Amino acid sequence: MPKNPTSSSSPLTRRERQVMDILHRRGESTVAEIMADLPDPPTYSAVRSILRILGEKELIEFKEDGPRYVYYPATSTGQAQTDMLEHVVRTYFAGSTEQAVTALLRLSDADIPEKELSSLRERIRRARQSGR
Amino acid sequence: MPKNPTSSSSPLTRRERQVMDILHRRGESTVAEIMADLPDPPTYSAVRSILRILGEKELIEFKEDGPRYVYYPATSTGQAQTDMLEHVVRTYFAGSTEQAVTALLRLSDADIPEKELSSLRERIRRARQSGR
DNA sequence: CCCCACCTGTTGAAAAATCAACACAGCTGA
DNA sequence: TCAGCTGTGTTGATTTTTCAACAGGTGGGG
Repeated sequence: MPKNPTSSSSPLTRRERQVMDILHRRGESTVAEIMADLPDPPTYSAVRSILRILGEKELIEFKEDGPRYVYYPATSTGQAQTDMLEHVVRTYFAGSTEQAVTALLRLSDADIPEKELSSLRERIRRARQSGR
Repeated sequence: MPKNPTSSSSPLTRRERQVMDILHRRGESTVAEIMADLPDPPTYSAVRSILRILGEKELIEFKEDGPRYVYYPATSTGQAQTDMLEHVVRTYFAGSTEQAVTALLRLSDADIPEKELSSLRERIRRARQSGR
């Protein structure tokens, strides 16, 4: 493998990121669907320009669905999830997975007993020490 | 409140996002530190241009530290964490917090007993139903 | 004291991203 | 059939972003 498409060496531009987000969220989309989901939607041609560039960067692929193209991310969803979570943990949670889990649980409004929570945190902490 | 600075109405450009990530990761930084952390670092002047724009968008603030400025995000860390997690869950996990938590735990290599895991998932699911 | 090193403020140029126009192909229904 | 709709391929203009140069201010060390 000559190069890593999801590497940080080539960060996405504003529009490129918006389109990738749409594709990840929807799984796959036609040009018209992407256009409809974009904020301040540009013309059909403009959207296709961005898709062409994303294709050249090998971040997306497409298949033919009857008369039109259907686009989807080139990387597996699982890989994208992992990459994104790692980035978020490192950037917003000082690398602490336990803090991220805690925030996520609070976000979900789930009512987790403090006892269970601390047990969880403890296990994460231990994993970090041994593994890594 | 006339407008929301972190709203999706004004998505960040490539460099702007890189700088914001650095500030969130470091908490606060001088221009020199930011420059050192940027990939393909541009000149000192260029970095300050970006900082000026981020300031105009009210996404960052700065304080004087002796002879120089120290920049930091205008929004609280907690708010930024929440915003980011919500975005990630919606975009990469189809809105499912439980899936996100599961992926995060797997990422941490923590060894959670299946029993405890399912109990966790159940509680999140229940919270989603009732609350929201 | 005065020079040097380091910082900020401002402006405009260079590069990149974003966008739209146009040309052409295939399909569909009157 | 063939006109119209919908799609893609390609190219070049416009806008935005990114960058660097220059001017000026301040503080510390010789």
